[in-house]
Amino acid sequence: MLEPRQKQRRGEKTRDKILKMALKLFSEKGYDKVTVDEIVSQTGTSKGSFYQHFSAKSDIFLVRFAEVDEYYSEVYQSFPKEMDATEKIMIFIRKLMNFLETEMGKDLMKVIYSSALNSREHTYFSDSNRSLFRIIQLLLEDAKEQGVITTEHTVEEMSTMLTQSMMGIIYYWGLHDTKQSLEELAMPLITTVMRGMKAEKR
Amino acid sequence: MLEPRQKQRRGEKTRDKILKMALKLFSEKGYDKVTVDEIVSQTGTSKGSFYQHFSAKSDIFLVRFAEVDEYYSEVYQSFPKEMDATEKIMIFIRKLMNFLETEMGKDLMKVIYSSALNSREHTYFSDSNRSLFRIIQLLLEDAKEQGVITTEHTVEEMSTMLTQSMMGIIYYWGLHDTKQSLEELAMPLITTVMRGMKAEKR
DNA sequence: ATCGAAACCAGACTGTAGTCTGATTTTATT
DNA sequence: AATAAAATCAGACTACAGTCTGGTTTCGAT
Repeated sequence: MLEPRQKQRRGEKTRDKILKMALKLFSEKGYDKVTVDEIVSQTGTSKGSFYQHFSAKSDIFLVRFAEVDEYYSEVYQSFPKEMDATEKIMIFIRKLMNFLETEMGKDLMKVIYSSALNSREHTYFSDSNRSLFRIIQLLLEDAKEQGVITTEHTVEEMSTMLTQSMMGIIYYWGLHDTKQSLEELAMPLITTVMRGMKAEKR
Repeated sequence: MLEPRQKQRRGEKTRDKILKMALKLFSEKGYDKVTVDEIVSQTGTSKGSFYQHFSAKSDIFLVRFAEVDEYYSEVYQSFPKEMDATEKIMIFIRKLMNFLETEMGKDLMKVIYSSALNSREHTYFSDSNRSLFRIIQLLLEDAKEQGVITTEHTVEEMSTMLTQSMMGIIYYWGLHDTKQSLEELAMPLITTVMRGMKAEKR
């Protein structure tokens, strides 16, 4: 029997052990060089436990990816109210790209992007995108009010465009072994899209 | 012994049988409901044959995807020389999107996009993208000569942007169960990017 | 026609993610 | 405290992509 105060449920503890070990092994050997069997044997647990707490091997990354959400709102809230809305958007995306590259890493992003296409289970990525989508919408509403972008498209449409752009940038980055940082890879397209949204009807 | 004239190598025949059956089964039951075992048993061949001719299950789709390349140049060559370059680009992308949706299908595109992230073997997709990249470059050179786009970015950069955009659009489409066609999904972003490239420095 | 090399093929085997069953532990209810 | 329900866990088992070994057929050169 564990001490009652401060005690963690048995399950939580196991989940934690598995999660930590998995991330450690992934970072040491790379995602697909690590097997679930290895993870559970290293933690002295079992497959049963693993799949009790995670619905797939890639789920581990999904959990880690959850931090991105917090980061979104953190950055969002850090903007002074009166700041130029276009600039907010640019900075927001810039920081996001930077965060994804340095905190998440390419390996993780590839797994997420790949498994999102395969499983119906992985709603997390979609959810996360939804919340990204929402923040971008807020920023765009702002921009619209400030009158810095054209009203030719709806906010929803523009938000879709930016989401598509970001996905494309990240996907492209995942595909290529370039020395360019994700942020560098992103800026040309993002500025171009923003400019395109700003320009008047021709 | 087969008739000498018109005869097909034994291997070619087997490859063909496998390919046709695989595509048939994929379209009937969906890619991941079909196993390689099923394909080979239905064709009276074997795993050995399958992997003699294809390096992975997803290779089947890669073969099919090869048609896209032909389509690229076909469309490209169909443009009258004097046509407005921007318009050429728009039409090119439009047709491409349409082709991918109707001739390739979402299931196929998802498999391709997903496996491109996983395997080092699948150079085909990258090659194909390279050739797409090249055509877009040609179109952009054209546009630059005609003076309809800004020279702020290099052709290579702009080509990267368009590639990223298209990838993002397709990826987004693969992720969502929308009733919108791929072409509809693509147009807002593509026009915006093109406009952004056209606009003068602010 | 012969022979060696290369292409082709069969099917047993391997690796690994994910499932299933049933036991054990924890928690909530009375 | 007794007990029912739920959560947790172990590990054997399944499913399936991909590998390997070795045999067979075809082809090109002599």
